[in-house]
Amino acid sequence: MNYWLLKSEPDDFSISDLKALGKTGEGWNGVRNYQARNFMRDDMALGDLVLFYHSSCKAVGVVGIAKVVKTAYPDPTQFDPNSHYFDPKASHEVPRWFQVDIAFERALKRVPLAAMKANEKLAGLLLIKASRLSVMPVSAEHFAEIVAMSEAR
DNA sequence: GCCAACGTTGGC
DNA sequence: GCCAACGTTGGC
Repeated sequence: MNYWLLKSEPDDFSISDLKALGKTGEGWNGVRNYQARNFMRDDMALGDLVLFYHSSCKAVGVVGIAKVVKTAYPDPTQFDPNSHYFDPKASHEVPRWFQVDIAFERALKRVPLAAMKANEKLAGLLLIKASRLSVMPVSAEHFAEIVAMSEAR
């Protein structure tokens, strides 16, 4: 079992939106960063747990837990000329971008970014170290610590 | 809305 | 293959 953190702008797609989709979940399309893609394509497995993070908003932080319900497959938006995520260099034969499906697992009391930054047990967390990455692995220890922080709030 | 950080692109 | 220019992310 691996643990992950995914960022989403709540104005665009929030934890409530994910909850509303139920067990089917959502295809995590639109990732256009190679490091993030590689994590999804090569390392994400069925049942992996995901910290759901709200970025670029007033209340940034971890707000829930999701689960990987489908492993990597080509992101269809790369083939759609009308999509914001269209990539003319991608083809069906050689897709460039991949996505997984995730589904709502449970909500958490929000753990703010500032609290995570202040927690020395979370030193080395990629969210802090590699702040521009939108899909990243989280160690089991860090995952448990963030959930504990939520429950202590 | 500003700006720092940093990934990507393209000329050479 | 280097690196400057550029575009994007994302916190504040």
